[in-house]
Formats: sequence, structure tokens, C-alpha cells
Amino acid sequence: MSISPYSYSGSKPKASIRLAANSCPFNTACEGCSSRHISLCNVLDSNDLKSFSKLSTDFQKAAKQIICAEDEKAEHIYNIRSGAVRLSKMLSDGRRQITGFLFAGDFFGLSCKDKYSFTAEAITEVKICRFNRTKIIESFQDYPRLGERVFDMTRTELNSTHDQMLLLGRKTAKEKLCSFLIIMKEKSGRINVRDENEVDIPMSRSDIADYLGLTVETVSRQFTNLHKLGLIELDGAHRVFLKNSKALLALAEGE
Amino acid sequence: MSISPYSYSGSKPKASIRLAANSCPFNTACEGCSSRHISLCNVLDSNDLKSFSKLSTDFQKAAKQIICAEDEKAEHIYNIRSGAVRLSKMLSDGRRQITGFLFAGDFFGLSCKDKYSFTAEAITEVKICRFNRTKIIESFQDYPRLGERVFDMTRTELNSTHDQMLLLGRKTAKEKLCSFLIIMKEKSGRINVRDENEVDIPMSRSDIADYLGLTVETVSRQFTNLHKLGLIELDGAHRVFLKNSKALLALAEGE
DNA sequence: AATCAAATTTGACCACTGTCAAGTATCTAT
DNA sequence: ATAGATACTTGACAGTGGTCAAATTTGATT
Repeated sequence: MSISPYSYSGSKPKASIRLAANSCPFNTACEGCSSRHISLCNVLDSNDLKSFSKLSTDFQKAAKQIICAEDEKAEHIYNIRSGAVRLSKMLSDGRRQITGFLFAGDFFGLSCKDKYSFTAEAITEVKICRFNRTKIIESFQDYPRLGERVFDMTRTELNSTHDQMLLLGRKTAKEKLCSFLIIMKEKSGRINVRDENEVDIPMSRSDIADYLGLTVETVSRQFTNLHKLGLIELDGAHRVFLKNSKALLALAEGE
Repeated sequence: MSISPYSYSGSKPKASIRLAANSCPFNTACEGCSSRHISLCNVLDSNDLKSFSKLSTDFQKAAKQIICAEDEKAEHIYNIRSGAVRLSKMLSDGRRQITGFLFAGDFFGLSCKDKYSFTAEAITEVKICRFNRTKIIESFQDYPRLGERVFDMTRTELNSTHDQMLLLGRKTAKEKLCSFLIIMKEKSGRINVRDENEVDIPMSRSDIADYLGLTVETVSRQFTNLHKLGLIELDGAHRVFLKNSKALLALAEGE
């Protein structure tokens, strides 16, 4: 089995915590950041980046750790440098909806008011940089292009939540899973360019279920179903090969 | 039956079209706009408003008219002055998801890229002012408070789509309808302060169904159900009296 | 006021997906 | 390597909400 860009299978919490204390070697300078080209800060030139980097703090979380929790005071916004994160909301009886899977280059926490409106958890080991919300919003004055970039990303995000509403409200289980696979294909293409049809699925079946508004069992059955239809090949639970992504896309759109 | 703030029952298309040609008496000045206090332009002072108003065009649409269509070139952003609008997305086979109901003070069209990602239709007769997208985005330079306001409203909107995802993915039909009634109560309170428990429902059962990811029949059954439970009183299909909004809220949250 | 069309409600039935349970595979720890 | 825990898959059955159809109400048109 080829090496995954996520380390969901081999992550060791203890080692991760040690690294987190150590922090990133480029703590005070974002210049060496490996995710800069896809992050919000990619609009800053070398000079601006130097002063801007003082606003950021770098840290790391092991898989399954909470990054921030729903209803907690929203003091920071977070930018993912590597790894995978899930954002979720819960009903009082434990029913959960995952509102998004986030990867390198994605940020979260800006849309909240005084409290976080979701819980953010590490799916794999993640590297994150964090900014004070107030300060970064103020900094949009000094770095107008950054403000524009953040606004732009927020608009894009709003657009894709509308697609997700169409999925949740109107698609069948099969269409939902096909949509999910297409989404994951697109996201993984942004991060790692190997065979574009070889898609990593860092999250559990239960995460997928809570993202698609289904149960684990239904998700599992639909994986089996798509395999029987000859549309996908499974290599363990966390790696999928899309044998016919055109057909998957058509199914995803209900055609 | 008391008079509704929407004119969904008595609207006459012909008359509306005539009015639309006539446009608003305050066409070149937003000063007299009755929805200014709740609209995005409420951050502008009297001077700025005068020059800003030159960017806007006023018009009116009768109920059931399309304001802008999915996949159409996105040239404008729209601000609702009065009436109710629905935004929706469709699958190729006609399945529809309504992503939002909009009222006086709401705007739409900003989150789109080159094409509109939704169709906007008038539910009731609506008064709307329209801005050129490019020009208004440029104008954020001159009116920074306007840019902040729009950004802020976009963030709020993103937050509420997350709530809607939780609703669509994880709530039961009963919980969905209770949530809808609570949402409508809050929105109508913003526009018209009468008895806060007397809620106008300008949209059809079919619109509600497509908003909640249900069928018309299920929506109708749940209305009947809530009535039997003594939680609501119906005065026709478009006016609801919430007899116990606390209980409705609890049901909406799955408690 | 009368007629027709559209919207809403209600009923009967059923399918998709959920629930509960058991079996299998995978990962982690020793 | 072995054992235990966790994650995933599969099966049997059931229920919520969907489908189809008919009745009723509401609203528009003449």
C-alpha cells in the first residue's frame, strides 16, 4: 500500500504531544511554511509576511484531539498547514452533523461571533497556525489583500455549503456517497498530485455518515454497492480508487 | 383576518408590472428607503448615502417572477427592500432545495463567482434594489464600513447555513417544522413587531418542504400534528399562531 | 356569485434508510 | 506474534417519511 499524505493509521499521540511542545521551526517566520502557496497568506509579499508572521502561533495536534469546542469563547482563527480536520455541530442528544472536512490551506473560526459555533477536531495529526481573531481582523487594514482573500474564501465556503444543503436535503444515499467521493477527489487533488483517481479517505465511516446525514451502516453498504457496480476499488477502508469518476459524477448529480 | 405584511394573497401581476416600470419614488436617493435601517446601507451617513445611491437601481417584481437564475452571468447583487424571496438550487431531474428565504434587509448574489449558483424568485411582490457586483466590490474601498458590513452579514449567513445543515442531516420531520416556525418567528420579528407569536408564512407548503428536505405531504401532516398537540393555531395556510413557542423551540432542538 | 384551477389536507400503502445484532477485519499494545 | 479493542461490514427487521391517489379548501377569473 502506498504512503498516505495523512497519518491517520500510524499516528502516535505521545510523540505528537512532544512535537507540539517543540512547535514549528519557522515559528516567527512563515516564509518556510509548506502550505503557504494554498493558504490565505499567499497574497502577502515577503516583507508583509515577515511582520504578519508575528501574529501567528504554530502548534500541532494528534489525531482525535479537540482544536476548539462549540460554545467556547472564540478567540482565534485557525489555518491548517497539514492534516485533516472535521467541524461539527451537535444536538443535545448526541446526534452530530459534520459541516465540513478541512485540509491544508483551509481556515476556520472566522464566521463565529463571540462563541465558536462548532467543534473542530483533528482527524489525523495536524499542523495548525492560529491567529487572534481581533488582531487579524484589524490587520485587514494593513494588509487589504489579506482581507479580500479571506472574504473571497468565505464566499467560496458559503457557496459550497449551499451545495451541501442540496445534498443533505434532496440526494439519495447512493448519490450522497458519490458526491462525497467526488469532493474528496477534488480536495486531494489540491494537496497531493498523484493519480487523481486514487483518493485518500482519512476520516472514519462514522465521520462520513455524519457528514452526509446517513448512518455508518448505510455508508458502508453504499461503498460495497459502488464496488459491486465496478465504479470503485477499495484498498482498506481509507483509500479508494475511482475506476470511473465520470460515472460517479453523473450519479452524484442524480443523472 | 388581519392584514399581512406580505401581499401573497392579493397580488395582481399586471398592476405590479406597471409599478415596476414606474420604479421607486426615491430612485436616485436612498434616503427615503423604508428598509434602510435593516439593510446593508445602514452604515452609511447621509452624505455617503447620496453618492452611494447612484450605484443602485430600484425595481419591483410580482410574486412568482424570477429575479435571477442559476448559471446566468452574475452581474448584480440584490438587496430586498420589502417582500419575500426564495433562493433555490436544482438537480437535473427537478428535485429542488431551497437554501434560504430572504426578507427586507437581506441581500444576495455576492457569494457567486461568474455565474449565479442559485435561482432567486419572488414569493410575494417584492421591492428590490440592485447593484453592479464589480462596482459595489470596488466601492468597499471608498466606504470601508460598507465592506465590513457586507463581510459581517456574509459570516452570519455562513453560520446559519451550518445550522441548516444540522437540520437537514439530523433532524426529524417534526423537529424540522418546529425549527422552521422558530426561524420564521425570528425573521418576522425583525420586520414587523406585532404579537411576536403571530407568524406570517408567505411561502407555500411546497416551498417549506423544499427548504426542510421533506415532501409537501409530510409538511402538511406535521402542521396538523403540531395543531393536534395544541402547540399552534392555524388561520389559513399562511398564518400561524405559536401557542407555546418555548415548547416548539425545545422540540426544534431535539430536547 | 359561480366556476375553475391551484394549493392543501388526508388516507392507504410501501420503500429507503435506520435500528439492532452479529460477524469480520484492522489497528494498537504488550 | 498474540490479544484486545475499535472500526467496518453484513444481515434481518422495522419505522419514518415518501409515493400515489382522492377529497377538501382556498383563491383567481369571469
